[in-house]
Amino acid sequence: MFIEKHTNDASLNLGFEWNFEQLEKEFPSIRLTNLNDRSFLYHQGDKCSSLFLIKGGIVKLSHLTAQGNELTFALLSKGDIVGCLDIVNADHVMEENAQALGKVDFYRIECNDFKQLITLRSDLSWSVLTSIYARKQQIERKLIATHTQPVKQRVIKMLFELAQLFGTRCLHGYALEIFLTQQELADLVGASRSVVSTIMNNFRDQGVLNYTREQICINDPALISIELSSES
Amino acid sequence: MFIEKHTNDASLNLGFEWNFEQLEKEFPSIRLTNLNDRSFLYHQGDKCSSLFLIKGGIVKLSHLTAQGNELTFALLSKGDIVGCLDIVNADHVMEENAQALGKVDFYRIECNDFKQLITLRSDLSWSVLTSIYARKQQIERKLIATHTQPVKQRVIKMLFELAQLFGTRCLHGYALEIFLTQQELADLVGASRSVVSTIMNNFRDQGVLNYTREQICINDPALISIELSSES
DNA sequence: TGGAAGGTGTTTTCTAAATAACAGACTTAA
DNA sequence: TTAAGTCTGTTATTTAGAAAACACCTTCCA
Repeated sequence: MFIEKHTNDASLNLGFEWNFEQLEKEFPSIRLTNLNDRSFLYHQGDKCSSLFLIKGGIVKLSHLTAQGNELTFALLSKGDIVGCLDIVNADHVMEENAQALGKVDFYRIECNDFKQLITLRSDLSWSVLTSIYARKQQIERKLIATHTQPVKQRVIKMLFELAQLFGTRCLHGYALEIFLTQQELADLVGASRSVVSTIMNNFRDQGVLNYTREQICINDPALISIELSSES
Repeated sequence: MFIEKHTNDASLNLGFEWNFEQLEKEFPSIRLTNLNDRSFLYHQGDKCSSLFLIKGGIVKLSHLTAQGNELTFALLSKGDIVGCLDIVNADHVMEENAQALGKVDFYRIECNDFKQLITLRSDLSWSVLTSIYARKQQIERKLIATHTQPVKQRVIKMLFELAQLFGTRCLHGYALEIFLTQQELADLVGASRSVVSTIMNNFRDQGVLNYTREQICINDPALISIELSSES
């Protein structure tokens, strides 16, 4: 209930569930594949003409800058689409990395075929459209956040988002079912590792969260009170 | 030719042109409307269930932050879509302003009707999808830019983009056919007005551009040489 | 069993750019 | 024709956070 307050993203996508079984029947050419933790669906710089529909697991979408910093756009999950939507240019160069966090199942579809699929199944086209649109909105919010909020608040926000996506109830609140190094958390909020580290330690000292190198555990009521106080 | 080098956005959208005449015939319920300079299609905070298809002119999409700063996401033009894509929630609150820069012609369509349209005309659905996707990519690039490039370079980049969108050849290079105050330019690159002002003056001193309060005029070969030197 | 490699915690230094503040220029409309 | 409002140019001050640099602690292997 507390968490719901922060459920502002991807809301358009709610209510739609891909029917994977039906999809497999209707389009047997579409092959199900899977990858292990930290494997890449594709790398930045790769030429790629495929599109990937996530069936299960988490995919990190990130960009490596010339200066060697990584910037994470989004963590995608079931029903999301990544890859190439360009049917015009045959060797389209990817601008970002798509990496599995944990095990990931996905369908790989040639972009052309996907266009066919969309055209045939106009019911799908609308949900794909709204899903992409929701992601556009989410990145716009991220852009706003980096321009208006200090790192500390962005970290809080991100923790809520993560709790929502991967949280399971534990004694204190939510435990994140995902491995994230501090570096990855920093990439996710667009900040340097060292400041994120000290911020996390402050939070720990204040008792709003606890973590080991394997897991983060959030005491959400306490975190909310922090958020509210730092908003003013 | 020089300019083409910087044509990295909306490339997916190229090659598709809306056939507005046909659209009007097929869907007579869709009404053509127009607005004058600086009028709003909708305001941030408005409840809105319509979607707007731009027939001509330029629409600025921007967000006003709590601190009172404006941040511009994009300048949209012919064929672009703005507004609400949420058919689930009847009173969807807009997160941004959509404002006409100069005269704008557009079609206003109820979101539900648009869904129908997309479903009926599956050829359209693909181009709408790629157009939205291209915008997502563009904002991702913007996010990267704010994290990696100093204001000066972002200004250069923006000038090129503007030249591409609104430039007409003049004796020195490109003249922008658009009124933009320094504040608006600053909003576009996500920086404060004062630094943009001094940067623009530096450029003027170096002879790479000239401007009055009405118009900006870019000497593109000179600007490119600046860009290259500041990249290193 | 020891050392390499990867992750963490902390501090110190440094800088880009926000903020603030003001003066001049131009535009408008009373 | 003055006053008010808007835009521009510039400078001085302040600050968030990047960068760099370490020491420490795990884990994982040869």
